[in-house]
Amino acid sequence: MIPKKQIDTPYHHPNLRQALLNAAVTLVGEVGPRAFTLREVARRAGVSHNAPYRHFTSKDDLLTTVAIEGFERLTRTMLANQGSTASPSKRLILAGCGYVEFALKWPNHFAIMFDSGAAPPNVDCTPANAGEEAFRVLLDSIIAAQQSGDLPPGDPMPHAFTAWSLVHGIAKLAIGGNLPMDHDAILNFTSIAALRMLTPHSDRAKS
Amino acid sequence: MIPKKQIDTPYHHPNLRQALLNAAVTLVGEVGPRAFTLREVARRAGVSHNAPYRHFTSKDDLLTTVAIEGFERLTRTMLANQGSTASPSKRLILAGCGYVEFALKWPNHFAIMFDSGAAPPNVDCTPANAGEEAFRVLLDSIIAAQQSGDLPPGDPMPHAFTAWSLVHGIAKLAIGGNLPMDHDAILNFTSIAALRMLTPHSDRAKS
DNA sequence: CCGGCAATGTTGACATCGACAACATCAAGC
DNA sequence: GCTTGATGTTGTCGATGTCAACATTGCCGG
Repeated sequence: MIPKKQIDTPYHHPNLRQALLNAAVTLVGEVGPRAFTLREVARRAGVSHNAPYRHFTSKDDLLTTVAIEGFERLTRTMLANQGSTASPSKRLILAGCGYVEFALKWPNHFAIMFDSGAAPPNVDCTPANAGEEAFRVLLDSIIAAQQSGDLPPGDPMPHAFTAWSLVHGIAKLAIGGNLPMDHDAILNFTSIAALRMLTPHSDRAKS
Repeated sequence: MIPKKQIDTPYHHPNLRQALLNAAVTLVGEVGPRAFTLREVARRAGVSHNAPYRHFTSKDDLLTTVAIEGFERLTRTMLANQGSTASPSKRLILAGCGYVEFALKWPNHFAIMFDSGAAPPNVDCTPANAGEEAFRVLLDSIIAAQQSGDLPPGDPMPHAFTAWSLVHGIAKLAIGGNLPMDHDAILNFTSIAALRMLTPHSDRAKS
């Protein structure tokens, strides 16, 4: 007699950690951070409710890892949105729009990344490091814009923080339904607002 | 024999609803939205774990009420920050700084208001209405700035959304520890960024 | 070839939580 | 003075996060 045990569910999962992460990302996207449940993740991965503890020290640990993956996706989205555009100021705007677009596309994931269901309070933790990578996309664009003369020279950090604050605020408010526009209008609004930020005290050509 | 029942805890609490609200606000401030517990609120109010259900339909209902109270406090903070300042542009900046100051002072309360532990998804729900009052402080300042010539005429809403996004982004990032400045520097940064936003395409006096 | 060992997965249990139901207590009005 | 509805309590249930104890497996040295 062939053993009754299901042949497709070996006792040791080939790559449980990754399967749990995938399930967690999907679940977060479906039900949001609040309804996110460690046991449901295990269920979806087809393992017992305690198996995740062999790969993550706690629920928060899993969520932190999910957040890190989110930052990587965010970085890729911004870079992809920039494409091969040459103009530094356009690149900055495109990065900002990519930021907002990512937030609108995966609002729950975005929430975990920032309104940290679980992020540690210290600044120099791992997810923050992953976030620095995304921040650097903005910062590099700003530096390039300064070198090209699109932005006045000087410390780029204030510009970067301003730009980040603006797109982050737009993203959060839009997700919360506080900006009464549709998806496209929000992206349009983002680029206009970012463009305004680019040309503050600089020379105005006409009028 | 005198009954053992404590004389200072009458069966019917004089104003349980308010007591629960106060306890909830305090608890949220102490432990944050995630660790917030309906039973702990009841404990602090000195009632059984089910008493809150006579005044709030659910945990989310209580949190929503807490959020509404937060919006009222936010509105008062912004107005108080404006004081009796006359200059419309200064009033706008002061309102924005008040917004950020409130967020920095009660980050957990702020989180419940926006990253709604509980807020309904629809836009026209009660906490959003309470939020409109706060939004109107910004909007009124912008309209006044337009009338005084500090801001170009036209639809004030885009200006209002931009200003809101900026201060909201600053607030959220600052709370998350993503802006490497102290409290005062953040407020300073806020007013500078808001001032930049005020003078976009308008006349530049020198250079 | 095999025997043990560390890694990985499972079952069981516990405290806590949100919510529901049934019961207790009180106040107000006929 | 009794009833009735509002308000507070106790009891309970299912679900959850986490710990402990146990089971299974792949691997490595003999």
